[in-house]
Amino acid sequence: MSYEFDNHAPIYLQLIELFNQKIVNGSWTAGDRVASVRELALEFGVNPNTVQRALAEMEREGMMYTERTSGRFITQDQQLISDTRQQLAEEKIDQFINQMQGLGLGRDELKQLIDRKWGKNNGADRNQ
Amino acid sequence: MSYEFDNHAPIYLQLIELFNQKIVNGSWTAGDRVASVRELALEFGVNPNTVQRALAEMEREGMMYTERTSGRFITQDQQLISDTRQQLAEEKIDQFINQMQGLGLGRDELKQLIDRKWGKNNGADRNQ
DNA sequence: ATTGTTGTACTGCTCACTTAATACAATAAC
DNA sequence: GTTATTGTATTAAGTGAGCAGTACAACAAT
Repeated sequence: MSYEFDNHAPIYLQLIELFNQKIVNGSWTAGDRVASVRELALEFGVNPNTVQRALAEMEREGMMYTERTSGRFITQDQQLISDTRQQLAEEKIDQFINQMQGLGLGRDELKQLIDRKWGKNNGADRNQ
Repeated sequence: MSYEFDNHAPIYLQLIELFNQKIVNGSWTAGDRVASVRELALEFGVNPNTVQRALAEMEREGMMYTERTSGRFITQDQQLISDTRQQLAEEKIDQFINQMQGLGLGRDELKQLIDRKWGKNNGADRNQ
C-alpha cells in the first residue's frame, strides 16, 4: 500500500504518530494484538527495522507491551491512553496557535476558517 | 541567537516558513532590503548555503527579488503577499483539522481548547 | 584602480535515516 | 520433536541534509 510518508520527518516518527492516533481514536482497541513487525512493514511499505524502531519507542512510553513470541499488544491502561490523547492534542494546538499568530491571524478569523473547513477533509467524525 | 530548528524538517524549509511569516505579518516590509546571506546565516546560526537555498526558493516563488550586488529585497506585490498569507493559513488549517480528527476530537472540543490556549503563547518564539 | 560586499557555485566531509540481508532465541501450533 | 512465527540484533550500503571551506563575478564606494 505504501502510505504517504512525505513530509520530511523521519518515517519512524511518522509511524509513531500514526499508531498513537489509531490507539487514541479507537481504531486499535486496548488489549488487542497488533500485526507483526514484518506484516506492518509490508502494509506500510517500509523496512521492518523502521517499524521495529517505532514500536520499541512506543513500548518505552508504555503504549504497548510485548509477549516474547506471541506478538505485541496495545496497552490496557485506559488512563494512559486518554492522557496521551490529551497530550498529543495540546501539543498540536500549541504549535498550531503559534503558526496562526505567526501569520498574523486573529482568534475570530481563525475560528471562521475552521468552521468553513471542518468536515471537508474526510467526514469521518468520531467521538462527539 | 541560533533559533531552535528542531523538528526534523530540513532547516531550509523552516527558514522559508519563518521568512514567509515575517513578510506576511509585516515584520519584514514590502520593498525593504533583507540582510545578506552571510548576515542571516550568522543571525540564525546556520550555514550560508542553507540560507541561500531558502532565499533562492522564495525568489522562485516571487516573494523576493535580487539586485545583483545590492542585495535581496522583499516583493512589492501586495496581492502576492496577501494571497500567500491566505494560502499558508489554509494549508496549516487543513493539516491541523486532519490531525485533530485523527485524534478523535470534535469541533466543539477543539474550540474550547483553542480558547483555553490562545494568548498563553505570546511573546515566545515559534517553531518547534 | 583598489577594496569590500553582494549573490552564487563548487567540492568534500559528516551524520541521521533507511534499506537490505541475515541470523538467532523463544515459543505457540502441529 | 518439528515447524513456523514472533521479537530482536547485527552488519553493510545508500541517500539526503547540512556544514565547512573556498572561489568567482558583479558592482558600489572609496
